[in-house]
Amino acid sequence: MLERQDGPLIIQSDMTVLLDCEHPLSEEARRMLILFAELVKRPGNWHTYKMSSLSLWNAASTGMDAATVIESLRKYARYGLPGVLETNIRTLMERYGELRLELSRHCLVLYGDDSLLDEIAGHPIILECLMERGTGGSWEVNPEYRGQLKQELIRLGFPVIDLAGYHTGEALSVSLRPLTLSGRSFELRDYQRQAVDLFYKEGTIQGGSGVIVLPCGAGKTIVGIAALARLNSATLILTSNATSVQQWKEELLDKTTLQPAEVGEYTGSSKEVRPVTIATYQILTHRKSKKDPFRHMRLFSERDWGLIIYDEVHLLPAPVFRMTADIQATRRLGLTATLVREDGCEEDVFSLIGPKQFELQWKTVEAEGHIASVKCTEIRVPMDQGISELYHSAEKRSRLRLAAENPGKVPVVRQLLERHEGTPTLIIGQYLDQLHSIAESLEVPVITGELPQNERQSLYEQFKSGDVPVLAVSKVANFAVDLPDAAVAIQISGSYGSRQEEAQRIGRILRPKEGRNEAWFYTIVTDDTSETEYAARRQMFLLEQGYQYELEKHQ
DNA sequence: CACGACGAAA
DNA sequence: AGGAGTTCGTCGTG
Repeated sequence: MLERQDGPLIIQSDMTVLLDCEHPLSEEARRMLILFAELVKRPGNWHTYKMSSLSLWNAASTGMDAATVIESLRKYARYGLPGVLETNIRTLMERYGELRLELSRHCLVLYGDDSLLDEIAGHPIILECLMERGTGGSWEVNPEYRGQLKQELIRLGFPVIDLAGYHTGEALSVSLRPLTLSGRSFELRDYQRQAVDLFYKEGTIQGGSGVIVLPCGAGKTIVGIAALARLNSATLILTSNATSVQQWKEELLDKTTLQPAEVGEYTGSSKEVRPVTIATYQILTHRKSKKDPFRHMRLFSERDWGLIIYDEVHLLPAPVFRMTADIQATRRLGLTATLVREDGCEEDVFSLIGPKQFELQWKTVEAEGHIASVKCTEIRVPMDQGISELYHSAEKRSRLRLAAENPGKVPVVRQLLERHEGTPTLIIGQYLDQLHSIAESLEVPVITGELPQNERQSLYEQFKSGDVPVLAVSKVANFAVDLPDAAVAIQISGSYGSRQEEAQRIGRILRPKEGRNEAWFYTIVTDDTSETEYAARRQMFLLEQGYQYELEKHQ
């Protein structure tokens, strides 16, 4: 069974794959692996990837088949492939496509082998969505349950390809401007055009719903705008916060022929419903108290939308999924920098928004120079003498906080500031006490939630102009779209193991730089404490994207 | 009416 | 599990 002795991958029958990072072919193997597997652990130089049904189906949806997966694994395997695993991959991947939803004489019909239809109909919850059984492997579906059916089937392990099509929606004439309002020439980048092409091909039934994955700074908004301009229909754009609503609006007016009167903001302060309407997830899910109805969900039916754009689809809240299940005949475009959610609703994204249509690796965009090249370093510092005793006698819960707020981090930050003097730098932390004390000893201004908007704005300005070279920021930095770009980020603490947060924070320094296009990300953690474990989890997403963290130990 | 402050929600 | 932040709607004030 030993076919080859020198590959970087050890492939195990439980669908996990170990990648030897020391191996000369490890980078090549990693690039192949992430097309259909996810990074789950990274102890030292062995990274553990796992293939799941969802990661395999997402691969299948972008056109990959089981034979290709198996072939690529075999190519890099150290000890060959366990037979069970091959069968597993085949079985799972072949499921993608076994069930199809199609429109047949104005009826929604589920097609599949009769035996398979028998099997799924054994589940009462599925049976509820079905109507009349047809002949030759077909079963009529209650169109109201198009979403629920897909959602439940994927939970049972059966992905459905939805070819039932979409309604066109209210027509709206829009096109992209070759010259923006601000006078710059504007053209889609190749990958942006490619993404839109995959999302919507005129005259075909395929596409029209799905997710496009692009790194921060790679122009997700532009892809959304281009999709809108391609479809030429009324569009609802849902996004994560108020600043982002404004940004979408500015971009739409700047880069398309849409007039101000055609673009509406639906937020707390204004409730405009226009041919293109931009709303926050928050307003959709707002209610006075639990048990009250969601009063703003009717926005979904307020107009005949031909397209709904879900910006930052990894943040989409559960009630919006429920609503989305009911509008499966409307085209849906999800945009995100990561398919990873911290709440495990990836399956719902797949079944209700749609499968992944396009993904661009961060490293690829970096190689093309559209984002800065980031050097990541994890710095381990020992526990400060003063609090060491406190730490050891503390409850498990407060330990993490003590480790995170370790005063021993301060001199390290000071060193880093000296090393990068003259480069715009952000110090990012999770605890207000820690931020205030560190900012005080380094004589650096701090931005937290309690600082009024206008004062934030003025600090942003000074930071942008270079008058203030270093800024300490709290969680406000995670979503503040208007925070200027920096070249160095120093993370002194973060929230538990949030992979998303780490990605967001690195996103802060990704904008292309003059000259060598370099940026630096430092994360400072206290050695020999649980903080190192959380740090490891946080780094997972970026490791998956091909970033490497250098480890630096301080005594 | 425009605003700022406040509590609730997720 | 927990800390920080945002947003919405309401209510009071000028």
